[in-house]
This record gives sequence, C-alpha cells and structure tokens, in this order.
Amino acid sequence: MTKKLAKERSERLLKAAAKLFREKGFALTTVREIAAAAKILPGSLHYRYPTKEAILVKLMDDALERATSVLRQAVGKANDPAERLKLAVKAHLELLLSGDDSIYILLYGWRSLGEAASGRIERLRTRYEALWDSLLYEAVSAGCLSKNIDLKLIKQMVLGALNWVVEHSSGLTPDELTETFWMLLSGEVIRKSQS
Amino acid sequence: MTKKLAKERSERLLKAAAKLFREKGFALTTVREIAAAAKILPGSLHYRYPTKEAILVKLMDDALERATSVLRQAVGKANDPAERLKLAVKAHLELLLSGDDSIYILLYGWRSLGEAASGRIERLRTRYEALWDSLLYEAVSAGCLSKNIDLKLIKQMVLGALNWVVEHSSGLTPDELTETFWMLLSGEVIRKSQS
Amino acid sequence: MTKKLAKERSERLLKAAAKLFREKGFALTTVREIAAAAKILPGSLHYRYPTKEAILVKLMDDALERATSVLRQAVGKANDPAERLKLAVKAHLELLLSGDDSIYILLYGWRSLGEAASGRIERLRTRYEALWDSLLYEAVSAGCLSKNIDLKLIKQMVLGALNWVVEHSSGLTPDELTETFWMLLSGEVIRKSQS
Amino acid sequence: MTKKLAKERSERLLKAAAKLFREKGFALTTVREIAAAAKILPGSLHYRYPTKEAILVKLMDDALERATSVLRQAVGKANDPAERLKLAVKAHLELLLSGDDSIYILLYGWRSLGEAASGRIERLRTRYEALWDSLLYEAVSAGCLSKNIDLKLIKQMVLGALNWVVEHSSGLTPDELTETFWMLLSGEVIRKSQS
DNA sequence: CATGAATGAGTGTTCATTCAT
DNA sequence: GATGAATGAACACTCATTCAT
Repeated sequence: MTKKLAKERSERLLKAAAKLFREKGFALTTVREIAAAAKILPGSLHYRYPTKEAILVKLMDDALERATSVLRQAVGKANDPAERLKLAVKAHLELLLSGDDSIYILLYGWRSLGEAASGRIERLRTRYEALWDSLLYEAVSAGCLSKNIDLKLIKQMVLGALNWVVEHSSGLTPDELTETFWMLLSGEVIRKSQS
Repeated sequence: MTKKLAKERSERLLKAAAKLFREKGFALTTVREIAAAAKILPGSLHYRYPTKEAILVKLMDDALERATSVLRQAVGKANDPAERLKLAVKAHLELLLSGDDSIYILLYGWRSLGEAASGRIERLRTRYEALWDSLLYEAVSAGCLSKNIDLKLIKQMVLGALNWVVEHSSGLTPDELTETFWMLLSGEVIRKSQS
Repeated sequence: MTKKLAKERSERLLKAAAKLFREKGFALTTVREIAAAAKILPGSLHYRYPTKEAILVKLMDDALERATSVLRQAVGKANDPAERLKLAVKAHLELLLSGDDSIYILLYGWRSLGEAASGRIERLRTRYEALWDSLLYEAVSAGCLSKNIDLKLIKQMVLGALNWVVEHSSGLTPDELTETFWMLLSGEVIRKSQS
Repeated sequence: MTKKLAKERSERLLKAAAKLFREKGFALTTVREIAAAAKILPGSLHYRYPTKEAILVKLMDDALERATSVLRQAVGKANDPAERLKLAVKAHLELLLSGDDSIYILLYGWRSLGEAASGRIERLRTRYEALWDSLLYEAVSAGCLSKNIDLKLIKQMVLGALNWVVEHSSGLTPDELTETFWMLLSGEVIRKSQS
C-alpha cells in the first residue's frame, strides 16, 4: 500500500519534471518548482533523486528505453526491409508526437548533463541508433538501398528531418508526415532533371 | 583610435560569449566567464550590453543577418531552380560548418530568450526561411518539384536534416554532405520497389 | 520546539532590521548587515522575507497595528473628550519614545516603498489617523473644540508637533512633553494680545 | 561668456539634483540620472562636484542660507514680538510651499550624509533655529509668551507642526495655514474646560 | 520515509568614481 | 573644461542541497 503511494509519487515527480524541463529548460527549472508541481516538498525530492541532474538522467534513460522498445516492436510487423524502414519512420514520429515530454528532453537536453551522465546517455542513444543502422544495412542487403553510400550520414539526415519537423510543423498526424517523408526519400518530390 | 579599440573589445566580447554559450549553454554561462574570456571586467560588459540576454539577442541578430546575406548571395550564382536549391543547401551547410558559434546558438538558443526577444528572433528567422520558401516555390513553377506537396513541410525536413547532420556527423566537407543529401532527395538512395 | 526557535529568529531579524533601517536608512542598509546583526546568513533572510522591502513592509504593518491598538486602549480610559484627546497625545508620545525603531520607520520610511506597498501602508496609516479624526470630532460635538475649524489640519499640526519633538528634544518623559504640549494647545503659552 | 554658460550648467545641475533627490531620495538617485536631467555627461558632473554627497551638501547649504535670509527679512517688517513670531510662521510656510525642492531635502535628507557633512549641516541648521530662539526669547521678554516654559520645546513643536503640515495637507495657502496655526497657538481652538 | 528551515556560494546587475583623450 | 568608456566593489537575490527533527 505504502509502496504503491511511493511509486505514484515518483511518477508524478518525473512527469512534472519532464514537463518543466521541456517548457523552461533544465537550467531554468528549479527543484522547488518541480516539487511544487509534483505536490511534494523540496526535501522529499532529494530523498528520491540525489541531484537535479539525476532526475534528468532518469528521464532520458526511460525515454530511450521506451523508444528502443517501441521501435523494435514496430519493425517487427513486417519483413520487407523497405517496409520495415517506413514503419520505423512512422514509429519514431508517433513517439515524438505522443506528447511525452521526456522524448523531447532526450533530443535536446543532453547539453545540460555533466560529463559522466553525458557519456552514459550517449551510450544508450547509440543503442537506439544501432537499431536504425541495422535497418538500413538490411535495406542495402536487400538491394532497396544504394550501396556505396554513407549509411551513418543517411541515418542522421533521416533522424534530423524527423526530429526537426515535429518541432516546426504542427497539426499533422504521424501518418501524414510519414507519407510526405517517404515521398521525399523516394525521389517523388524532386524530379530528375540535370544536376 | 579609441573607437577602434572599443570595436575590437566589443567583438572580442561577442566572440567569447558565443563560444561559451555554445559550449555550456546560455544559462550555465556566467557573465563573469564571458568577461574573463573577453579580458574585460564584469562591469564593463554591462556597459555595452545591459543584460546577458542582450548579448544573446545581438549574437542571434547578427547570425541571422549573415545567414540571410550568405544564402541570397549563393543562390544568385545560378538560374536553374534545382541548381539554386542545391547551392542553397551547400551555402547553408558551409555556414553551419564555418565554426561560427553564433549560427549554432541561433538554432538552439532561442529557448533561453524572454518573450519579447523571442518574438523578435522568430520574425528574423521567418525572414530567412522565406528565402527557402521562394526557392522551393520557384522549383515547383519550373516543374522540377512536384506539385501537390506541402512545401513548408519539405522545407522543414530539409533544414532539419541539414542542421542535424552537422551536429552528428563530423569530418565531412560541405561539398560531400551536399552531394549525399542531393542523392537522397533525388531518390537515388532508396530504390523504388513496392511500397 | 523548532517553531519556537524559528519565531525567535524571525523576531531577531525584524529587530535587527528595524534598528539598522532607523540608523542608516532603508537604502543604505544591506541585507548582509541585517543578516549579520540577526546572526543568520543572507540566504536565510530571504527564506523568510522574499525581498528587503518585504521586511520594511512587515515592520510598518506591525508598527501600525501596535500604534492603533495602543491608541484605542489609551483613550478608553476616559469619557471626557478633552481628557481622551490628552490621553491620545500621551499615548502617541509614549509609543514614539518607547525605543521601538519600527515606529520611527513608520513615520519616515514610506519614501522607500514601491508603489504597491506604499498604497498598502497608506491605507493602514489612514486607519490610524481615523482614530484621531474621531477623537477630534467628538471634542467638537462636546463643545470643547471650536467649530468652523479645519479638523484635518489640526490633526496634522498636532501629529507633526509630536512626531517632530521626539526627534529633536531628548531627555524628556512623555508626561512632561504632554503637559507642555497641552499648555500650548490651551493657549496658556501665548498670551492674548493684539493680532 | 564661458563663465555664464558654466554657471547656467551648474544651476541646472543643482535644480535637477534637487528635484530627483526629493522625488526618489538621495540613495535611489543615480548620478547618471542627475547628469541626464541636467543635460550634461556623468563625467562632467564630477568635475564640478567631487561626489554625489557634495551635491547634497551644496543643496542643503544653499537652502539653509536662503531660509535664514528669508526669515530675517520677514521678521524685520514688524516690531511687536507676537507679530514678528507670526510673520516668522508665515515666512517659514511660504518657503516650504515655494516648491523649492532643496528646502524639502534639508528637512529629510540629512540621514544620507556622512559624519563630516552631517555635522556641518547641523551647525547651519542650528543657526537657523537660533533665529527662532531669539524670536521666542523676545516674546517672553515682552510678556506675550509665558515664562517658565521650555522654549526649545516650544520651538520644536512649532517647527514640527509647520513642517509636517505642508507634507500632509495640500491645497492651502501659507496665509490660511498661518491663520489656523495662530488660532491653535492662541488657545482659540481648544476651549478651556476642566483638564 | 518525510519534512521544511537553513545554508552559502554564486548569480546578474548597478553605479559612483576615475582617467586617458 | 569636457567627455564617455572603463572600472570593480558591492548589491539584492537565487537555489541545489543538507540535515535535525
């Protein structure tokens, strides 16, 4: 019973922190604000997380865990490499648009981390990106992605486009965004001409 | 003579601030650090810029001005819409990779601005993006960009891919990045298959 | 137990602040001086009062509360309007000479307040003066104060004389001051002659 | 010619300073504000007065000089001691209501002075009050003021009433105030009864 | 487990004053 | 005489963290 309450408190705290970190940035959010939003007292906050940074790390950890799991699950629904890639794009967009603040923080919050935590998150992020790496590699093997192309670069361009678009184009669904993006990748947007 | 010295000081200050803002973020950079890096005293810093935020605004203002000017100049070198678009991509990448810290700050620092300054920068940013809008519109008119496509969305995807890639893929030249990106857009990376 | 200590601290802080505000003026007193005098740390001071002005407001609030209460009590001891007036004079002088710094601050410190706080204190001051207004009005009704006289003006002259005298004539008791003042009011000082 | 301009500048500076000191208090007025109001530059201000305090001292000096001179002139118009006293009251009120900011500063600004300057002003103030002392002494000699009364105390009560009233009762002329005050002193306000 | 008062180093900013020109 | 850029000590205030209860 008590444990349940404790867990609820902890979740409220993380949710509140994520919301504030997203809205105001890590540095401009005070622990008092987090505590107030989570309806606990500043002292109690430090009982669960020793420092403010620890909250951020926890948030990022969880977000990455979730992202990895979601992506893995999404691509499992198809066998065709191109189809799997498209499913990954959609899953990534769905996650970004899910309203989960911690995903957002994951993308932009790493600048606030100390060296130790920064490395830790980087490793987790690499794990997430490794999923994309294998997806792209599969596609090359299946012949639906050109050989002799820098796969890492393609991956970053894809992720960059997706991450950026959710910040700067509002009101569209993941499906709509996926379709447009897929058209762009398929060369259906730019018509071959000369250059 | 005095004026020259004053200008030099002012520039040293801005450069130092840009470097620190990029490295540590706006909130985590102290005015004392900026002053020390610029080899002036904290009080002298406030003689030129009333607040820390004013430095950030000035930095962003200048960066946007420069970006707009560079882009305008770059696309002026060609007449073919597709070629102009490619030149824009290259110019944008060159700017991002030029080592100018304030360009970086422009992309990620806006979260630190107060409401007034934020709106001001947003307006300038819109002016920069308007250049891209017209570039894309031209391309549609010339038939080398598909009609019936959300141009704003394409613009954000393009800019997102470019901005992201310079942060996460190091060691490549703007030309190399431009070539790969252009291949991606031209559909030469993903081979048409089914989906 | 803790609460008791906290209260003691709070009182020490207010006493120290009042003393310093009186001696050096509000603007020339630093929060560090107040903290040092109260034997707490600057940070702890702001835990209780968010700003230096808040301390001043609290001091004035309390002083006015005390003054109102003391005056009300004093005049309750008599029924004759003239006697009540005289008791009020004595009570006012006793308060001023009680060594309570906050009463002094109340008289001269309002210039340091911001607009909001200033209005608040002004309202409280009006409440205190309303007691004098009613005292004077009573005296008129009872015929011991001339009709056709500007009562507000008389009130200000009386309060002005009393407030000023404690600043510039030292060593006398409230009783002595009251007697002299009463003689002055009664026309026993200036002998009727011509003008 | 140059001298004339210099004098004009100096006067503009003093007027501006007096106005600001009255409105915002000495401590809250910055030299930059004074300089701006006097339309000179901060550096030039210090050419004429070495410190901010020096301006305040000069202002007080002049005000006291003027007050002394005005009072002396006013009482010279009559020979009867009571009449002279009444003229002094009127002259004092006229001065206070003349809109000359420095007179106001003289009354309330001494708290801002350092020890040295404070003593200096105190001596000047004593000289002004000595005029009142002699006025009152004359009145005693002439029999129109009761013997066996603390003259210093009476003086402070009179000055206190006058100084206070101009701050707290607006819209009345010096003549009106003088009449009411004189009635108060003459015992025409409080009717003798018992106490 | 939870509290909240207390801490104190650190923050952005102010401003009277100086001084080379 | 006059300037205005530069100074740097001082200011009010913040806030992540601690710890006695």
